[in-house]
Parts: sequence; C-alpha cells; structure tokens
Amino acid sequence: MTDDLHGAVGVLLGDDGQRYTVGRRNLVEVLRQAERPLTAAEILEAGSLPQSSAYRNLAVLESCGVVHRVAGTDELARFELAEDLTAHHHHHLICTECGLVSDFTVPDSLESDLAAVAHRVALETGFRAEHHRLDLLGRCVHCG
Amino acid sequence: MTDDLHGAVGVLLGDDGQRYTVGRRNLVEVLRQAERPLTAAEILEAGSLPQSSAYRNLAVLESCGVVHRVAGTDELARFELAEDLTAHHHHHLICTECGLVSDFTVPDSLESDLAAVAHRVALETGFRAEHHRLDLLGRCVHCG
DNA sequence: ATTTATGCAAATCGTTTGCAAACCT
DNA sequence: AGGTTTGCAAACGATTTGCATAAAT
Repeated sequence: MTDDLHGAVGVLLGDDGQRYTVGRRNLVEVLRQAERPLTAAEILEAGSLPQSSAYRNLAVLESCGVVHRVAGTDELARFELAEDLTAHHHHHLICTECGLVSDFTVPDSLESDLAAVAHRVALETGFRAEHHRLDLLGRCVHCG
Repeated sequence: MTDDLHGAVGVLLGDDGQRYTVGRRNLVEVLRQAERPLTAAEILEAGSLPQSSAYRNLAVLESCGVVHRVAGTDELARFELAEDLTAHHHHHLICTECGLVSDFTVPDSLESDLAAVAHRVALETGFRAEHHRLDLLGRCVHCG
C-alpha cells in the first residue's frame, strides 16, 4: 500500500498543508496505471469520484506538483503524474485526428541541445525558461 | 491592397471552395499585424466582427491552412497565420504566469535534429509525425 | 437564381463554485 | 471542536449552432 509513489505524493501534499485523502489516492492510482495522459472524462470513468471532487483534487495535486496538465490540440484538459514521480523526462505524440496523446523520449544529446537553446533565448529575450515542451503532431497508429 | 499575403490566402480558400469575404480579410489583417498568437477575445477586440462570425471564420481559415491554432497553458484558444504564409518556422515562449505566447526561432542544426527524431519515432512507434512543436515554458519579461 | 456567409440569440460543453453534510486529527 | 474535504446542484465562460437575412458569384 505504502509504496514509493504514494509516499512521495504524501510528502508533496504535506509540504503544502494538504491531506492525502482517499479520493486523491484514487486519482493518483488511476494516473499511475495509465501509460499516457488522461482527459478529465477518462479519469472520471476510471476512478470513482464525482466530477467536482475530481476536478478539485486534480487542481490541488497540480498545485503541489504531483500532477501535470498536458495540452493537446483539442480543448480537453489532460493530466499525468509529474515527471519527478515517475521514471523520466518524456515528450508527447499528439494525434491531430483523434486527439490521443502518448509518450516518447528523445536522445540525451537532443535534450542537451534544447537546454542550450533555452539558455540562449533567456539571454536574448529576458524570458526565463523553466521547462520545455517538445511534441510531435501527426497521425497515431489508429488514425494513420 | 492585393499584396502577396491576401493573394495567397485567396488561393488557399479558393482551393477549398471558400470565398475570401470582407470578414475573413479582416481576420487575416488582424493576425498579420499581431506579432504573436492572439486569443479569440483579442481578435474580437481588434477586428470588427461579431463573435459567431469570428469563430466560424477562424474555423474556416484553419481548415484551409491559413490560420493555425496554438495551445498555451491556459484554456484559451490562440491563433496565428500559418507559417507557410509568413516568414518562417518558429516556436513559442509561453508564460506560465499570465499565459502570454510569443515567438522565437532555433538554429537550423537543432531543427535538423528534431526532424531526425521525428523520423526515428515514426519507425519505432508507427506514429506519422507531420509537424513538431517546441515550446519554452516559464516567466515572461513582465512576470519575471 | 442559387449557393454561401452573416449576425443575432439561444444552446452546448467542459469546468468551476456555493453550500451544507461528512471527515480527519 | 476546528478546519478541511466531499458531493450535489447550480453557475460560469468560452465556443458553437439554429435560423432568417444579406452577400457573392
């Protein structure tokens, strides 16, 4: 029950003065079992909380850094566990046909280049980059 | 009046059996003058069409490849002229504080690497990448 | 003349919020 | 008890749509 993930989530919530309730554990579990970002609708189907609780708790988890909000090409919000809590840094494949979002990773050398670019841009524009987002847009295997 | 841009837009619309009406020209002009992606609200303020016409025409322009929809971190839809119609390929700086989206470019060498990654991913996952999206997320000069 | 675009107002959809009851410590 | 979270139902805000009129070819 008390494995690494839930322990880490508990700490993040606690740091923020929040409780790790049953509903929140439920959400984390649903997101853990998904191998891709889920829409609110998918989460509602998979979990067993009312809408308002799901949305409210996703917001809490997001502000504590447990959950991350992912932008696709449609207007639906999608959520995944923060990278700190899961294996590793990854990027998204976004299907422009059906909206499906899935994960992929890139070579470390490319990640270094991206970091260098972020640094250059900061110098040139005064924008302070904290993260980057690299997505491939196209047709998923289904919509190919 | 009939400069390159409007000519090109007219062709794209025509190819799709659509007319280049006053309202559509108005939208293209508003987007041309902006140096960054605009939200629907900003477009409504700048242009002079009713909401429904603006949204409907943005949808038409998008499906003809004249306008491109940009995802930020907030839920607001943002629009810009398609890259084919403007100078060049670019990426976005997205402020996580105020949502502002602005443009930047990266070295060609990085673009080549991105293309190579897209190709590799296609082989490995069967996903057909058509475009990519590289955004930097952080604080803009204002919200720094 | 016939097809397509417009503009108003009403509807829709995802998401958020007010409030009273249930929960945790 | 004291403050937080829950769950229902109602509210919200951005975007979309029905329909009758106006415009374009």
